[in-house]
Amino acid sequence: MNIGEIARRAGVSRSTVSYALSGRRSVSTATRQRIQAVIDEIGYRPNAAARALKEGRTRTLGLVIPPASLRLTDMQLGFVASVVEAAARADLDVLLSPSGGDHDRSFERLISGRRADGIILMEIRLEDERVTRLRHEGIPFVTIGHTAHPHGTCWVDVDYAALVARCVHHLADLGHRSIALLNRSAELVAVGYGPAHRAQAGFAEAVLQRGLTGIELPCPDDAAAGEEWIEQLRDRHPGVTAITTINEASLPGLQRGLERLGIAVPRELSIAGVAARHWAEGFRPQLTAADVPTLEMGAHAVELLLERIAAPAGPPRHLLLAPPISLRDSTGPVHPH
Amino acid sequence: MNIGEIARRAGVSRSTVSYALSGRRSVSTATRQRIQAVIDEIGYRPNAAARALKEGRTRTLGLVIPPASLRLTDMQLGFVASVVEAAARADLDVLLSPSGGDHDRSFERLISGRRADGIILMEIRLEDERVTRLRHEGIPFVTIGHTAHPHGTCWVDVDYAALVARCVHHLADLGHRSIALLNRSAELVAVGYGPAHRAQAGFAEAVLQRGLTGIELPCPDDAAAGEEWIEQLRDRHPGVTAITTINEASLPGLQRGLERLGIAVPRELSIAGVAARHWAEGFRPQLTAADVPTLEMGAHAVELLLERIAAPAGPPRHLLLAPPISLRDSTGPVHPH
DNA sequence: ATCGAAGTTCGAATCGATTCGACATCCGTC
DNA sequence: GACGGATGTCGAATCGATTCGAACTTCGAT
Repeated sequence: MNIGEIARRAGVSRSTVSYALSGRRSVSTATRQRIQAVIDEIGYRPNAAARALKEGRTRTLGLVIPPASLRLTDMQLGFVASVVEAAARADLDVLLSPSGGDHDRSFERLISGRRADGIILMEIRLEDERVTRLRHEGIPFVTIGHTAHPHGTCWVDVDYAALVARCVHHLADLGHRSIALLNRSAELVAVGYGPAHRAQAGFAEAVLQRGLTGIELPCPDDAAAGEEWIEQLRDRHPGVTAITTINEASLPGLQRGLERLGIAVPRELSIAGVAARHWAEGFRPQLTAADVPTLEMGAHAVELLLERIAAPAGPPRHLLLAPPISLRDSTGPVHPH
Repeated sequence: MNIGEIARRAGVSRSTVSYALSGRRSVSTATRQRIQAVIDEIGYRPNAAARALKEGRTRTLGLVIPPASLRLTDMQLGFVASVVEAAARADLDVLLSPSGGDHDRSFERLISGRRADGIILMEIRLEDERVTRLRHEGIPFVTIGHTAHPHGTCWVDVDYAALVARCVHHLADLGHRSIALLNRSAELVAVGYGPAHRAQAGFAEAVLQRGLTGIELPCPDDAAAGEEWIEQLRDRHPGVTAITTINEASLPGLQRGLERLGIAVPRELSIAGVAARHWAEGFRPQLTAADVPTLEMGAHAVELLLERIAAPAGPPRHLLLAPPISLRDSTGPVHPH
């Protein structure tokens, strides 16, 4: 069903149908009603491709996700869901591109095929070729996470450095003098993954400020690794009385390990972390943590992107979120042995 | 950069550029190379909208996911990721539509705006208006999960009835006489969610066949609920010696509950379920379970859909997967008290 | 030398929408 | 009753690709 068919049945020209629908020129009430009746009867909707071709915009956002081979984390999933929902609220569709790097075919299609009006990138590295590429290409984009050179781009991110530092201060206030950071995996650190780096930095600085002993130990993003991690910590650094973590996926394993080793939380070991509320509340005892507002972040990313599409030349906006730490049951004063 | 610009720079007509790219007519080697050189230089790619308009196909698949308000399960996420990846392998893009029902605006756009060549539906109910709609609209589609009237449509599904039955038989073989089914939530059962219903059916039948006592208890899809569930089971049905489950999300809570109540697995209670390998192996002790092949299912769905797009009138194909049960450590012979 | 087939290229039509300029109609005003 | 300004409608151009028919070249066979 195309616009010509509607026009024919309503006995008007195609342009009149178009104007009746868009309201960009006045159409008499009688004509408009006749057209609407025909449309309702046969269920017409403008062809998206034709409209995109003429208007030069697709009413579609591109969302670049990590390839499926790397199991998506819970947080990444949250971003996808919230971006899609926020876009739907603005009557925009979302096109997914599972791309690791710059030369992925699907990424290329998205960019050079002009399939999206704007793009949201996830899993940003400190040096990210995709960012460079998009910038050069002149396509509006927003990143969830930010690179080492954040000023020229729009992004939304969690302030891992500040949050980890706050955790350290909180623990130090409770009297802990020797604290470990349960970081994301060593691979992620190696490839320059922002959150892992910034957690490291925030940790190091806070530990220095307070004159504490700080141990940073990376850990792969899964439960089994979390279980090993706590064993190793106990063996190699028995003096540690508190840990801070940004590694959600390791939490179930961490919990199992603690139970198996008979380490009481928070009596023998305090834990303060950064995690989605869902993870923090699922931990036993419930985790004192800064709640990462996953759903809001996706919505913010869409919001910034829409602004950027409307005004591509405007100054880039950033959002660095540092949600407050929710005190739950996993932190307490040091307990002498 | 459009095809006209390429043609101008290469000194040929637009049609020649098109033929050089598609290979649908022969183009002399000299000309082809000249065109290719220009394309490489300025990085041209055909405009997706223009191509879609002319060809009548978008090279895009639509994937309808549950709205973000309902937190997506791990398995659903797996489907999304695998569908996107399988589509990318076939050089197709995926458009996401977060739609609960038939009248969602985003669903409407997908259908009547002709934004996708074919559609994959997730979270199918026994009676699903979206299926009816798509069928009526004549758009190729495949469902992950199937309705109560499965013969006319293409789908991929896990044979929950058979798998739960197998679990029951396995447990019966080990001597268990009183078995509980830890089903998905009561709400899902109420809205006619297929897996929950079919698990129920398979359970009931197997229990009947073996002359066992069977108790079906639904449980919300989260950890906290799993913990409550096992408490209630112990209180109300103390004679149960084995459980079978299809509720992955409740597993962490189930485990905590078992530990807290001091119930030893498999000595006092055997567990056999249906779960992604990732969940089964994350359980302690590792779970005897039929491993749901999430990643393959997405790939199969794309495969069926591509077939359907190529031959819309062909007979609908179905895939009912019943992966073998992996024996791990959570099942054992009944142990007399 | 001529013919036909194969190879190569071009121009024009087409897909389905939006939008501009032009024209027709209607109304109130002087 | 002529004029100007809304108001309503239409035809044609346009977006960027693909594809059909036609024309032109080349070359081997007769």
